[in-house]
Amino acid sequence: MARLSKENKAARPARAPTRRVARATDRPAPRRRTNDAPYHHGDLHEALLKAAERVLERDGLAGLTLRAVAREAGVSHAAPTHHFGDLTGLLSELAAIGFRQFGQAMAAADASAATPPEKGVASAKAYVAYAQAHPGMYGLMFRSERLDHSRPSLHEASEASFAGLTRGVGASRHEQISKEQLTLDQAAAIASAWSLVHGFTMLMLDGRLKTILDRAPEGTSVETLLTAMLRLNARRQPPLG
Amino acid sequence: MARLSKENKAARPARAPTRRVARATDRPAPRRRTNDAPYHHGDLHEALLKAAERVLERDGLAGLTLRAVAREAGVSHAAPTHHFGDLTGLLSELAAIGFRQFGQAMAAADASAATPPEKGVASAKAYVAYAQAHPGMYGLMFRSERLDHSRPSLHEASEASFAGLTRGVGASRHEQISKEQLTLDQAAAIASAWSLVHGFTMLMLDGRLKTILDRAPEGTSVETLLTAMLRLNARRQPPLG
DNA sequence: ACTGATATCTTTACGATGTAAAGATCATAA
DNA sequence: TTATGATCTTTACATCGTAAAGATATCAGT
Repeated sequence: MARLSKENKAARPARAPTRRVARATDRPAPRRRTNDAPYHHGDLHEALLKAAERVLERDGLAGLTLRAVAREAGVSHAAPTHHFGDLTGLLSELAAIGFRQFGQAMAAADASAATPPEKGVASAKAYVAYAQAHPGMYGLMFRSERLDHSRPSLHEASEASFAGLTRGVGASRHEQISKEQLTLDQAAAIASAWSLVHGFTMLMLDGRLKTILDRAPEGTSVETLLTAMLRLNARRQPPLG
Repeated sequence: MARLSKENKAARPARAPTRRVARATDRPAPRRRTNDAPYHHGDLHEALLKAAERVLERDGLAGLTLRAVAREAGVSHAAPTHHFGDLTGLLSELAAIGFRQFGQAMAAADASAATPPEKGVASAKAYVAYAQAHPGMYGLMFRSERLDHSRPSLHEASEASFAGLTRGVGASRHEQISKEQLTLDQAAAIASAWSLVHGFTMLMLDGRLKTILDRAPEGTSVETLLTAMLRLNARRQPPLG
């Protein structure tokens, strides 16, 4: 947990030795002037989130620290505090962004297929594909122990992506699923679909599937295995739940 | 990540001010004298693992630090280094213990039922129950990013518990599953069973199932949901895979 | 336009962590 | 008995999150 080249001093421009001189010049001019947006220098709030996403993709979940994000954004290590409170705040906002991306990917997959059975398979594949393309983000969303799900933005984004799941399961069961109340069977179907894809994804990201793939027929990839698994489940009843 | 009462100074006897005086007296006498076992003062190796398990159960995965374990064992914070190399080493050895406990629980569940269908259900319930009873340990085994699966003890224990899974899946498919080579269908069945229970377990431990349970009929518990889910999957084909 | 209030950002500081390195101690073997 | 080497402790350092105080720039009110 400490092997990343001495605080990355090189990343910052090494402010001139005479501190506090002509600072307003090298700062990017304020961009927006609306009322609700943060004022002062541009909007650091957005800049920090963008920086955090870069750090997450580059260094993984372990490298996603408050100070690393501050360095990436070119501000002092304590700057994020004022915008997000603490690490939990920053991670939660970033995870909310992830859930929105994720929800869009799932919606696109759903729209790409015509009938319920294919919709389910397409959604499941898109689910795994998202995690494969953004392992750090998926880990943040589902593995991190420092998320505050009571934060409005995170709660809302997470609920929205969950709503997509229930809609998909409802479609493949050919029934309307109420947003408020579920039958035990519906709840079980949702839990089943979610558990299956989430479990597969986690095992994949943790490298646990290698144990299976190594023993499978020559050339079996994660995608092959997933397809076979979905086919196996589809043979019985609505796919993906 | 820093709110645990100032290094727990009270936990240690506060060595007398005159250092290095009469130390041999307050040390427990050496216990074992065999050749292979660590000599010197008793076996700290075992003591540290026991301490680590206590810390894990008491303070969770986040509280399981090298220094906390050393404090719990009553030794200096650097003592574990010599026995486990680094944090990864200690965590990996502890995870190996977890996998062995876990494997035993699964085996017991398998033995408790008579025919394949019930064996599968019993094993799945035991799987979730183990994680529920030892959330810290399950998190260490499947969520920690600091495990070295190439360590012999961990690799062996983890493979053994995986072998139990393949055996169970083989039994419910009424076929012998080779340890070396799997058909794609067999691999898919194993992945399906594992993904389902692992995914359910992770969602449960992360509190994500609440989203479902809140909308399920009054009084639906995790166990109820799990049972319904297994029943749903059993209705189709061999249960649990 | 000027000035005070306030939000934003930086500095400094502290306790925690993992890990390396050097010093102390003690059982074993020669 | 003594030297060797494994075991354990001390000390040190870079990193982390977070709190608090100082600096700075924007905005509001006159």
